[in-house]
Amino acid sequence: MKKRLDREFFERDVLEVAARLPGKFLVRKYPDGRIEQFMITEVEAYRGEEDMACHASKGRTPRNQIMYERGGLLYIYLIYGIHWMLNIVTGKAGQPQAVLIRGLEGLNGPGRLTRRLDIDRAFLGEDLCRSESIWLTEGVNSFKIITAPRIGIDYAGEYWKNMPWRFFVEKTSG
DNA sequence: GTAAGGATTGGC
DNA sequence: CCAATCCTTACT
Repeated sequence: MKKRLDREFFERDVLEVAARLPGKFLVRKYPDGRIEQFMITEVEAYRGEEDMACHASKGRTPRNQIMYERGGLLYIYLIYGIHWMLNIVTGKAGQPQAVLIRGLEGLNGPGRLTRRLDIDRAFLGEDLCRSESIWLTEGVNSFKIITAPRIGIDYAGEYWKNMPWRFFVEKTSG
């Protein structure tokens, strides 16, 4: 198995982390010992209190406090009362940043992938650098990374809505 | 205590 | 296009 991504990787600025995530592998080990891994195909960066699309834009709350912790921890939240969102905290402690995992190979949609991987609130605060249930590893570098504006954040205003902070691997014909 | 809104999805 | 569905937050 490939080398697990370490603290140093996640403690960089969210834009650096997000740009490097497509092509990496997300590994999930279930309670029965079964292991699955998927290549990350699409992510979005949410960067600090100034980013009006970021959950930290209104300051620290009980919900987003994990975003202020050090990089490598998981930020999990429920959206529309239905879907669990899988986010990776990035940067040094005190910088509220996170990367939303929007797509895995063969699994499109942030809500659908968490359901498929059986990820919910129980993973809030899980440490990707130490967990025995979920972690990331080095991946493949053969993909071109495309950037585009983030999805579903009309409320954030034109400026933040247009930031090209979505990163995904170029579609392949096969 | 009440009310509004949402980093989505799936169905029409 | 539009509703489902319920937690978080911002009020009173």
